[in-house]
Amino acid sequence: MISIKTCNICNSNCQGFDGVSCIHNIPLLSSLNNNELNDISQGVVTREFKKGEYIFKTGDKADRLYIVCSGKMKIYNSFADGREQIFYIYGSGDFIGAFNLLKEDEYKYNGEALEDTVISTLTKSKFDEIAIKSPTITLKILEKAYERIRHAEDLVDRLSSTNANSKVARLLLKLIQSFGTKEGNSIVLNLSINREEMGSYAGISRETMTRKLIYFSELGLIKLEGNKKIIIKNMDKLKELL
Amino acid sequence: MISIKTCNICNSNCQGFDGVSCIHNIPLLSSLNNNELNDISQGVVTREFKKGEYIFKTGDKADRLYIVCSGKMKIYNSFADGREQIFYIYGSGDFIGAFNLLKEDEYKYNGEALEDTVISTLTKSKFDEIAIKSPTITLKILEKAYERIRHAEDLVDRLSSTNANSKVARLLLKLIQSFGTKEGNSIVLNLSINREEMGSYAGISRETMTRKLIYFSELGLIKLEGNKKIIIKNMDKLKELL
DNA sequence: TTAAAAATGTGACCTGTATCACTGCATAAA
DNA sequence: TTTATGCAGTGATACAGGTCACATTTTTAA
Repeated sequence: MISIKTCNICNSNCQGFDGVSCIHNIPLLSSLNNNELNDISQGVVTREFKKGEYIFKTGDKADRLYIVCSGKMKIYNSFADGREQIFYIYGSGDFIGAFNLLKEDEYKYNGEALEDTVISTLTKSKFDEIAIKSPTITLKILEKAYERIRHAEDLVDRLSSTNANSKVARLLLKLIQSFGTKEGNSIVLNLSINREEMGSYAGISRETMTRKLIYFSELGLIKLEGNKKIIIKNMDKLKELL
Repeated sequence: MISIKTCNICNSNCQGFDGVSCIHNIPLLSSLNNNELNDISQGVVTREFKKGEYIFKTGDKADRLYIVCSGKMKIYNSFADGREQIFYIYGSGDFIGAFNLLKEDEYKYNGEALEDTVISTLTKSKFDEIAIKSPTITLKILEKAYERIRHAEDLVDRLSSTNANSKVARLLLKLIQSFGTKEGNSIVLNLSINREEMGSYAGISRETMTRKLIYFSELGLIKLEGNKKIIIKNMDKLKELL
């Protein structure tokens, strides 16, 4: 289901969606002047992707830049045997495809909505052209590139851990860092991924993830509330498992 | 053993080492004008690190930028149990520590010379100051950041492979891509790492690496010549193992 | 509200690879 | 040359976690 609407916040031709993704609200582009914004907005398309819908697939030509306006998506690799390896989970403000300025490339992994997600896409050639002339944007992209390197290295840390306990502990800490919220004394994780996906983000099977989470909650490190909520009870002991 | 000499190529105060690392020869800095080069050269120290010598360690303050002039080094993480995970192998022209422009940080992993290696270091604050004003340098850094993301993602691909065969095949292809040379019809790998390090770059043990390499050579995919040379006999079949 | 589908939990089993312990080889030092 | 030291090869063994099969619970759709 594709839904393209004219933005109802600004009065320019920004191709926003329900106001959420008006390009004047995209942090990456906030330093541009009106001329540049107008120029870019010609190539902007904003739409909602339903949970489970592909945003792009491995091998797709990377000629569009994706900016997450709301919701969450995962970037992952599919194996022949059906397994998958999640690389990144992106939320509001994150963008994909801006690091290869002026370089042709294709997406190496799949992008898929984890929940109903609004995404703006812009023509990469147009974006590149403007970005390369704007030191502010270049620096912002570099800043994000650095974050992404760190993120990928974190994933390597997780995958190279000796045992499943350590992988799960590392995953939880990563998720806390990215999506954790404070509720009173404790830290709460409201997950948008299921056990299978947690496993594939940590490099273990669904079953092992289930067992380890139960084990952690028996140890009093966490408390499981339903399938989509984890309350962290003992951060220090969790860190000891690394 | 520290050896600092004045560059014998250029006549400026560039702090080069045996001429090899004269900062006028560093690709990253090639777009700077003479004023900027002179400015940066104040903070340049070039020295040789002997094989096995640490260049930096986990936790070291990242207040210097490292540029490899000649030789090879590895970036790796040490585990409590003595195992290590290699992240990157860098050679001539590669640099470390330039991605976090104007941001304080510390090195997350160890850097160690794989062979006798000449390295120039420059004061990061001075470099940042100049780099951030030079769009050409910023773009060069971004380009390298993109490579590094790809590199880290490659490593994830390797580590997330199902079985050891696939890990070894991926490692070989990676090494070919980075360091492979053509000799006649076949592609040759002159390694600067031992079996243990190959294992730690692929996410398997030394023994498994040994066994798999022998297995591959029995299959006729490769030919082992001593411990530091591998000749690729059948690239296509190697790729099939992914 | 009910039916169907998807996600999770759980026991039993199996297997690939880590680990250990040792031998042989090659390179460097004495 | 001989001796020492580190690296590589190899067989035996153990076990963590993958895989399978099915029960149970939760979510979604009808």
